[in-house]
Amino acid sequence: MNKQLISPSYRPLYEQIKVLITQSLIAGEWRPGESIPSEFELASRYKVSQGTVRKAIDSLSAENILIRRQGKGTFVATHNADVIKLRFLRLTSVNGKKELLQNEFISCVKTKADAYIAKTLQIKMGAATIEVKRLLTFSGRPLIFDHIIVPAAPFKGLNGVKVEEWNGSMYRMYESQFGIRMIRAEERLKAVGADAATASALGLKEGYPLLSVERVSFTYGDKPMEWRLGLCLTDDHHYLSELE
Amino acid sequence: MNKQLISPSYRPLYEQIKVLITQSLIAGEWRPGESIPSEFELASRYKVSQGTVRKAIDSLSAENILIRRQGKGTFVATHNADVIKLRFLRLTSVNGKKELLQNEFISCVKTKADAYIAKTLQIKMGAATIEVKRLLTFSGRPLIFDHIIVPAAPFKGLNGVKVEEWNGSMYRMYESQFGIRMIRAEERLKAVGADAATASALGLKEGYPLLSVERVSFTYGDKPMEWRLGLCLTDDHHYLSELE
DNA sequence: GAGTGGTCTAGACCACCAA
DNA sequence: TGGTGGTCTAGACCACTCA
Repeated sequence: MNKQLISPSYRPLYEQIKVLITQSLIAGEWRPGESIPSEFELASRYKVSQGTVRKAIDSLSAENILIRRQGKGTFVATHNADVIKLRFLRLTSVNGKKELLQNEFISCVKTKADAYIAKTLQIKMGAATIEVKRLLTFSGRPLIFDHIIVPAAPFKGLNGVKVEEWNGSMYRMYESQFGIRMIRAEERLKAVGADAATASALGLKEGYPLLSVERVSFTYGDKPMEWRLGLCLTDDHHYLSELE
Repeated sequence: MNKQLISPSYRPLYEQIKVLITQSLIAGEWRPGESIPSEFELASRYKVSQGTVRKAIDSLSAENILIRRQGKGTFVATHNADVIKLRFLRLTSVNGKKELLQNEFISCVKTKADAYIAKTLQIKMGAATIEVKRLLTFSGRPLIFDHIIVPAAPFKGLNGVKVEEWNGSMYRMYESQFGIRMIRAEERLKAVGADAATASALGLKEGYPLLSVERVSFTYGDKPMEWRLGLCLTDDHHYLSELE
């Protein structure tokens, strides 16, 4: 039986199921950390075979949006459960030691999007944004100076949130306080010399080589929701990238 | 029917098929760029269903070891076919312009593995190695100073090869001249200040911030076969990393 | 033991490609 | 038109988890 609607562009059934599941995730029908219905339940809901649902879930699971656990169920991915490592943090100690990560909040102000931020976050130029600056400390040593910009609208009330309480993970906080889940990010790396402000924040001389990490994070539907520039001291740390 | 041999550790059939296919790749039964037999042919060869072969190929395809082309067949991945971009090169121009990449060969000498290289390449300390240094030029501007070390044994005769002829791609050359295919790599990134030799090669002042990219490349069976340190000028370029 | 995801099969049909 | 990979189904059985 062909369940395909007549349409000029062919789309596999399992991709359509994937979209339906994603929509339920956006709508908040299943919350982060919770389990979604079993494959057979979803199959009967969408009137397809279990194998087709399976393929849709496989794909979402490969994108780290869902997590499968044999014998238990399929769960909505969350930044909360990552006990040991922050999901998007690729910076690790050269000697592999475990480290205590701390967050020193510097400022949080309302601003307006300039041309670049507007384009990057797909908002209007001049739209309200919130800018956060903070210092990340690894085992007592300040290593990353972060500059974060998010659109103000979906993050109303961010000013009042105590970022410290979230153990340095903005994503955990976004998820819990605003229901916004980041599922993907792009990072662009360069080597730069420390500017005056960063140098003093990290206790370095101006011009000292730093790893500049520009990150754009995306929520469901590939919508950009956060811009971030991290300047990292990499004398005893490195950024790990796996190529396939 | 259960085709599983009685054994303490359970391994899915499709993983065993994957190993068999990989062994044929190592043995050179199918060469890079060539097509492998159809799913049904492999299924009958290994006495499993087409779906099981399919799952094994899916997995190899996800690892970029095989390439599927609907209507044509499944092909052995190669570094030769990547016309536009080098498979492991993540460095691109900030403005997105296409660039002409050139390779300036500096030196190629026989050396012996020190403790670190021995450990990294899983060879004995003091074992013969070959060290290559070269300069990579983007649109006429020297941007990367590469230091490459490979074990001498599998690369016998590398000294005589004219690296220039391979358009800057060592991997293309390894594949064609030595039958060694890199399928995966790990990169560790830092920001460093240019040392004297690198500064003069790239036309910079000493201490100028450079992106240090340390790469270990692996061939089949996760065997490390090349160590590489690239020092990159990233004023007009960035390294792209996608996080999921 | 009941329920979940994971594997494996067999067969039907579809989309794409080349001759 | 025939061959290839791609999708979809239905059903059987296995491995894991938890009560």
